[in-house]
Amino acid sequence: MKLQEAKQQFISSWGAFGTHWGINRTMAQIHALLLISPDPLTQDDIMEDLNISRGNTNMNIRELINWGLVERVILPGERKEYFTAEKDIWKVVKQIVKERKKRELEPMMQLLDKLEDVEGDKKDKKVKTFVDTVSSIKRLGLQADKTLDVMIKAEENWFVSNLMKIFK
Amino acid sequence: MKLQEAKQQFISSWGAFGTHWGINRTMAQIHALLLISPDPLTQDDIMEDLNISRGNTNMNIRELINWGLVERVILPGERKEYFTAEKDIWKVVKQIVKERKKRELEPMMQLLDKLEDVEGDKKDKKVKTFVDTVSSIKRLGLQADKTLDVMIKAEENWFVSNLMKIFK
DNA sequence: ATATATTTTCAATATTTTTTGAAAGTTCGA
DNA sequence: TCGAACTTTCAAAAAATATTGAAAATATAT
Repeated sequence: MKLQEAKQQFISSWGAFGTHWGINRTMAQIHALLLISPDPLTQDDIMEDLNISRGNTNMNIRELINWGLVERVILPGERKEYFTAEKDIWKVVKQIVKERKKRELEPMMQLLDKLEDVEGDKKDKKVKTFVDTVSSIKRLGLQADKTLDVMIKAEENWFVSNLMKIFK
Repeated sequence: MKLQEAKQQFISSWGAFGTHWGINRTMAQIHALLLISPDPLTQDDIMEDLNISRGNTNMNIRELINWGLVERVILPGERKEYFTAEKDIWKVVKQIVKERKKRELEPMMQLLDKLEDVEGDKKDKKVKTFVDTVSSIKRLGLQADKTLDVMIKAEENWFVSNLMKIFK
């Protein structure tokens, strides 16, 4: 397979992949493009390569920057802004985990706290099932939270060598 | 907070949560409703409770069954079908992980295998960056795959007590 | 067998999400 | 300070996704 074709496939399937994870197609595609670009790219480069509008490009680059996955680069003597993606995939994964934890897991845990002390007779089957469900989700959520914290701090090597040994 | 209100909040935020994970709102809501229902429910119960159409209810229950999260229950002497969700959250999580691994991770790995041996001069910076990116994603993917396999087999207790100790 | 209850399908519709592109805003060199 | 280069915004349009509801299919009781 030629590089050009491989590149297309990579970008397109990374985009499709993203949509299964609540990330929009374009954002994932821009990320993919930057991941495989040896040098920083401008908005115009990205627009042209992915065939998308200026506005769309701009918004999604901005969003990638918010996620901490892309950085603005100023090249000396150049007027345009350049963009580059973190290439270390382990760092990328950790960054995504960190953001999603903050954006999704933590608010969910706060809600569960409130829901756990619903009024009503604990002998009422409906109340009991509700509280049990909420509590067990909370319990698992807390574990996940702690596990992810450790993961976020870990080095890839640590993850690979130690965790893999433990996991038989 | 009264049960009724807590229930609404739980269902609605479980639905919103789902949309961040590529699951449609209704499917997640039906799942939430069944999770907190002590007894199995019929399609009509679900339609009424969530205020959604018959067709929508039917399709999403079907999808939940495909995901292995909901089961059809036949109550003796009853004409209608009843539905119930697995209540053990750890089992639920494992089931979701198992399905997503099969549906998303595995096809992605297959693609990366193909893309990794792109033609071209490895000294070409573009080719090199592409191959390096693909390879490192593949490497991490393989680790994730193995880790998830172990997790799928694990008991919650095992997960909690052992993993937590290791993770300091 | 027939009538009735129940489930399933799917074209049409509604809703949500994404994308566009032109105008407004900003930056920077001369 | 001006004007060109570049970036950002956002209302409108397009595209993607979800939902409805009525008709068709299926199952069950009599």
